[in-house]
Amino acid sequence: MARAASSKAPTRIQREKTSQILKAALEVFSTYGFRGSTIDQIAAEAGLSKPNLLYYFDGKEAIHARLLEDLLETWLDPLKALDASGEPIDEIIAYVLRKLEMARDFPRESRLFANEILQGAPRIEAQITGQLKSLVDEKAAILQGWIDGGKLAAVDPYHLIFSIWATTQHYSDFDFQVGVILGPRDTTRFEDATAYLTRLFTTSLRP
Amino acid sequence: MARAASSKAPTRIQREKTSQILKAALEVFSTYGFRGSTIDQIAAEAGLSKPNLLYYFDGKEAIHARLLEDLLETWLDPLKALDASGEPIDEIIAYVLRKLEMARDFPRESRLFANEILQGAPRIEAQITGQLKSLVDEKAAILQGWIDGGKLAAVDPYHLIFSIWATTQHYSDFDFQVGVILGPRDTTRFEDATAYLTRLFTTSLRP
DNA sequence: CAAAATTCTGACCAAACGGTCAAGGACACG
DNA sequence: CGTGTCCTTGACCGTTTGGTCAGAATTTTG
Repeated sequence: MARAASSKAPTRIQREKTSQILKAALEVFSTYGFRGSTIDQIAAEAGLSKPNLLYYFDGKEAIHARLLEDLLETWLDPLKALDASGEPIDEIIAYVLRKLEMARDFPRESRLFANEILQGAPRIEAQITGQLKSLVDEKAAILQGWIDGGKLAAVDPYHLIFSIWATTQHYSDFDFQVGVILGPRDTTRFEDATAYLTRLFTTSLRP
Repeated sequence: MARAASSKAPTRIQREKTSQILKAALEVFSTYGFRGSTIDQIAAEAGLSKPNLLYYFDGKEAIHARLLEDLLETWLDPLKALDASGEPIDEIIAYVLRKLEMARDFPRESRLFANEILQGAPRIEAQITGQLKSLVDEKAAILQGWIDGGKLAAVDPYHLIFSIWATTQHYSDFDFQVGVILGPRDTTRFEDATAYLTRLFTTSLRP
């Protein structure tokens, strides 16, 4: 175990350095993937020597695991906010916009996630089958309730959720491709996406 | 240069072995990404020794480059088939369905692509900025023509294309997540996706 | 301010990796 | 069926990578 990870309260230096390391690791892992990243790279990015970094974390896997752990909360929040007592289509559009904001403001987090899922989620499987699945099932039931009440078009709730994830995360995960294809138009990427996706889901979800 | 890559016509063994290697490499690269894959892994998957594999290809990069080259054609075909003289919404839906079929039938190819773009397309940049961008610009102009002619709702053509890519490729790129969340329902994944996406785009694109 | 605890570093190690090479074995063809 | 070409392999090499360790430097604390 990393020597600094004792049961005692963390010191000032421990707090500062672990946060520096996690920030650097997010940058590196999200860009190069787990196997494509090296401890030296992360240490350099964090402005530390490799042994110094390993004083705070048990190893490469431990840093990565910690990042994914911290990330999941942030990641699930927008969906958690979907409220059964709200106006169905407004609630869904609000969810789409929250996800789109996350794609804009936390692209590294999105890519870290994408990298992991793409390769079969070898280091995050438990969290997918656990928390994520439960939450999705819960919210899909709300959507189904709205459909049954005639307040929402009869679409498959799961595929609706997939399409929201896919269309919003596309702007962070495939950032490079989007940038190349939009070219000079790219200055209004997120405004245009907001307008397009709002229309896409509004029109198709009206009962 | 790989000794086998002479200017002469390839022998029977050369044809067989290179195809074996490419098949194995696609499997490995699409699962673990470029840096996450090793030559030994690919050689084992292909049933060859490492030096034997390197007799046919100049190295890891060369195999990967060859795969991406071969892939691009397949990848662009569905969009190429979008026909300016067809019925707008029918043409678009047909494109969506072709892309969905590709997600079902060539998930490895899709993931190979996704892995590459996700990490900033370090080994495929030229092809994105070249062929892909040209084709998209060309087809976006067709979509814009349809919009100007009042045959299609006034949506941003580029973002429409992004949403088609995102929603269809989601089923191959995020296969693991989709499988976990659908659970036992997963037996009808592609039928359900077909119905959902057909509705999504049909309703939102009507003028 | 001195002892104790914490933080940091250079030197080092074993394993994994991409790649080479000389030489032996298999194959095609006259 | 022999000879020249093509194919295959075990042994090997330099580099990169994840990780360790003893001890030096620094910070905290009584």
